[in-house]
Amino acid sequence: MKTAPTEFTTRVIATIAKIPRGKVATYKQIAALSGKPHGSRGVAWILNSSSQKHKLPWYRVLSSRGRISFPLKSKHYVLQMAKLKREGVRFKDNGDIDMAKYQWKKKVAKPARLQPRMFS
DNA sequence: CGCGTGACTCAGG
DNA sequence: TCCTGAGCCACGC
Repeated sequence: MKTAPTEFTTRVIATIAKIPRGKVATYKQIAALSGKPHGSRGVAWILNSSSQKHKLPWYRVLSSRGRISFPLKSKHYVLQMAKLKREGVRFKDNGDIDMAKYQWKKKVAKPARLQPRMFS
């Protein structure tokens, strides 16, 4: 019997699986959405240990500054960048990604717009 | 139960 | 902008 994963781990897996194509999220963001605002290192550990097993879109998870968390010339870096580009994510010359444009924004409940009131 | 190890993050210098 | 130190979290030994 293998030990059951913690709830945090389960949530992290589920959360990452929900990141939409063409969008990205940060370790910190995943951790917060999973209930632990300071569990970014845990997220990284989980990704490293079971991203393949759960077939997760690990490449959609970036560092808080919006850049790939691998050494610039590493195999992983190149692969991750290729996968993201294939989904339409563009990289700046310095290797950063425009988070304002690509970061996944989990929907909450949108009043969206305020209608001018017609009856007072 | 403590220790070491990470695909982390933030504050300083 | 790069390097450190400290804080944080999961997991295997």
